[in-house]
Amino acid sequence: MNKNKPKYKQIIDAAVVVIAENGYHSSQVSKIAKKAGVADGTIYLYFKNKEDILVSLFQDKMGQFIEKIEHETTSGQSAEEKLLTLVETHFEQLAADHHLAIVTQLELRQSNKELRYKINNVLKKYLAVIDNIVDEGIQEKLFRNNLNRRLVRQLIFGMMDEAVTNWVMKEQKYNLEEQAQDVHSLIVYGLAESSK
Amino acid sequence: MNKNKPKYKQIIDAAVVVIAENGYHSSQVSKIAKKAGVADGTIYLYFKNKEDILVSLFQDKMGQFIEKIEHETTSGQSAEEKLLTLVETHFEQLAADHHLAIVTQLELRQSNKELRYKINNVLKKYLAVIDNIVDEGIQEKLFRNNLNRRLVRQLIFGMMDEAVTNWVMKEQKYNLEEQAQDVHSLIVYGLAESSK
Amino acid sequence: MNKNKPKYKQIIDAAVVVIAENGYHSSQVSKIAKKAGVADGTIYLYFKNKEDILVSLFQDKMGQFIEKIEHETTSGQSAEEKLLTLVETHFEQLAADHHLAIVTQLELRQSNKELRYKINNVLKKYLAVIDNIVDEGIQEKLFRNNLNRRLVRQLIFGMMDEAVTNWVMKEQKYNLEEQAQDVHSLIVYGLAESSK
Amino acid sequence: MNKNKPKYKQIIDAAVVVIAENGYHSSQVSKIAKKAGVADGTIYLYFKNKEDILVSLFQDKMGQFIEKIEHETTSGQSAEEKLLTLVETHFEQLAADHHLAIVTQLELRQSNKELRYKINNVLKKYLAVIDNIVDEGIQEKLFRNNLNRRLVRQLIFGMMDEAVTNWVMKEQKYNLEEQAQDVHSLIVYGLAESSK
DNA sequence: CATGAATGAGCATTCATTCAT
DNA sequence: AATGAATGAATGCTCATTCAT
Repeated sequence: MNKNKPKYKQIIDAAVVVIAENGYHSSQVSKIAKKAGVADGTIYLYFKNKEDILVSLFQDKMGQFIEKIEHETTSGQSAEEKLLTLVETHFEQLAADHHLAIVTQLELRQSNKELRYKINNVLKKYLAVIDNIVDEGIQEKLFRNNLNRRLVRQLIFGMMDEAVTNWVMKEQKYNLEEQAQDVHSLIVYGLAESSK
Repeated sequence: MNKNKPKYKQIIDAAVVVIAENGYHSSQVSKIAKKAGVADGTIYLYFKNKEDILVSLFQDKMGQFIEKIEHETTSGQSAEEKLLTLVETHFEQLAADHHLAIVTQLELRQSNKELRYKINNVLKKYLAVIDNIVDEGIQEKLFRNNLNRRLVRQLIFGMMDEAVTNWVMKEQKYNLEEQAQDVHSLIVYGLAESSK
Repeated sequence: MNKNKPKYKQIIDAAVVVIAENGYHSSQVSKIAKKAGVADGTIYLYFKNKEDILVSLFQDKMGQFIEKIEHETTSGQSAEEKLLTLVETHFEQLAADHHLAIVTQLELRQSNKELRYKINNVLKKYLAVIDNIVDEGIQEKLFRNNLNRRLVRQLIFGMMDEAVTNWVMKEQKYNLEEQAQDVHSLIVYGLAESSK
Repeated sequence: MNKNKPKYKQIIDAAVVVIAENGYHSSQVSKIAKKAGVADGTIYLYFKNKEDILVSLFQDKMGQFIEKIEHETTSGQSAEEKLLTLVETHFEQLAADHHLAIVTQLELRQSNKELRYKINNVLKKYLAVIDNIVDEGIQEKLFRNNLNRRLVRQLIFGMMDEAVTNWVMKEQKYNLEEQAQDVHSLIVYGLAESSK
């Protein structure tokens, strides 16, 4: 579809705000259209259906999210440093956009199973980034070489995700970014070669 | 309501199966009633409304789940051993009831925010169990004493939860229980005193 | 049915109160049963169905109502005096039982057409009483002899009924019985021989 | 709402017919929609809910009804003549639209108390018209000047209303308009100065 | 491209009535 | 006679999607 036309972005951005403010189940297409300043029918010139708005929203926002993290973690750091950067950037980005945080951590999970599979596909790219860093850590003999990498990357993601979800459910009342250090420690020590 | 009448359990059990097989949004009350072998109206003698079936289902099943884990982790083990038991029991119970696993990991999360808060309340008891074990580990000088316990228990839960969700989304095609060891290692090393 | 058993009256009286306090559409059989202190099923030992409670209620209460009026108007009065007694007794009885007034003037009229026909049958007896007085008035040469008696009795009933309904809808905030004189005057002058 | 769009009238007119033919409680929204030749959902573009169809129907039809009567009674007649015109026009209009007569005299009264209050508000305008004529009659020394005008206008309305209701309940088998004279006589003599 | 009026499938819940005890 | 748990039919309303303009 016309992913670069201005209305495409207008609709995506309207959707984030509407969903964050009204919740997933009260975010009718007509409400999103109104917020975006277009007619209901116009939505369907840019998106196949309502679910497509959500998938596109996630791909768009998460695409930028992951790109940013990829970019931040490509410098000449050690795997340990990269991991810290990863966690920090993850937290930083969601802390910077409260609406987006609500949508990704709470509202979008209320979508149906099918949509969640599509969302999971988007996340694969992120898991790959994590995987690479873990791999580097193993090469650097920083991490144990008998790790179940497939599992490890999930666990790392699970920790960060749970930390962010909690912060959102606690209405973002504490500082999320301050927790990056502790999460990082648990991961690094948890994977470390020296352990044992 | 009449939580000990046989029909109460019949309906809860029917709901688990129907939701697991049809997905949350295709699980009409009439479908649950039919599976339970009662009339539609009978549902409302035992539950306030449809959402109440879900809340009750979660409280009921998770209540047993947590009780089992509490029971398994109260013997005279070290904190390290208890943690292994915790992860193993967590995985074991969900692996043993595929329907329940689908419901808790995927379908129940599609419910609205309000319900999710109620679900979170049930989970608090589980987080307390984890917390106690972490505390013991600190007492035993097994774990660092400068841990952010509130965060740590979330991270531990997040790891297990993500591992199970992945297993469910991969259609339970691999053995979940075999991952308990690796998850346990990551946690124990991650929290360990000797690290550093 | 068992019209003289105490439970019959219990249920009728409970129905009047429940309907007056909750309105016709919020007066479920179970609510009436509870107020009457009997089980839901017991209602059906004394009444064919819910509509039968209402018809019986009306027959019962209106029976007494009409009897009282018949009794009050049989003394050796002139037709004019009898008419005053009629209006006064009509207003008096409804003013004396606020619950009944609400039920007959507002709530029972929300019933379906079929029930209203049955109610109308009960009223025929009342119309006959009015008719007799009008007839006497004509005999006494007090009223014109070319009156359409069928119509006149309806109009008299219509006036009283409207006066009471208004009083009920104004939440019975003024004194209904004081209006009897004025209503009586309008009727008597309206029917009078001397007019013309 | 869009009160001048053709579909608004279509739906109102369909509602009158459907309600008259099926009764209030058997007049499902879908039945009205079908008769009006629109989709069920279209109803809700023009009316807030089912009750709003009824209120609007009454306001619409009674608005015209009252306007017609106001118009007919503004010529240079005496109060006595105006009263006759009023009664005649009242009967004439309802006799001319049997469906509407059934709806206003029987079906609409089955609605809940709340709706009846709204209906009563519409009738206030009609009562004011009656009131003005009575007042004129008093000025003209045709009627007694000690009349309780508030009550009198109710009684006049009560008579006409009861006459029409009876005619409807007798399945409109006799000629309603012929009764106008008699009703008029009763009113005029009833209020007359010469009486007494 | 854009509009927005119109569509119509889909479903939780109530409550009068029954009947085994 | 009395109970009250169980029944199951019946319906107003929402909202994603379409399509004539």
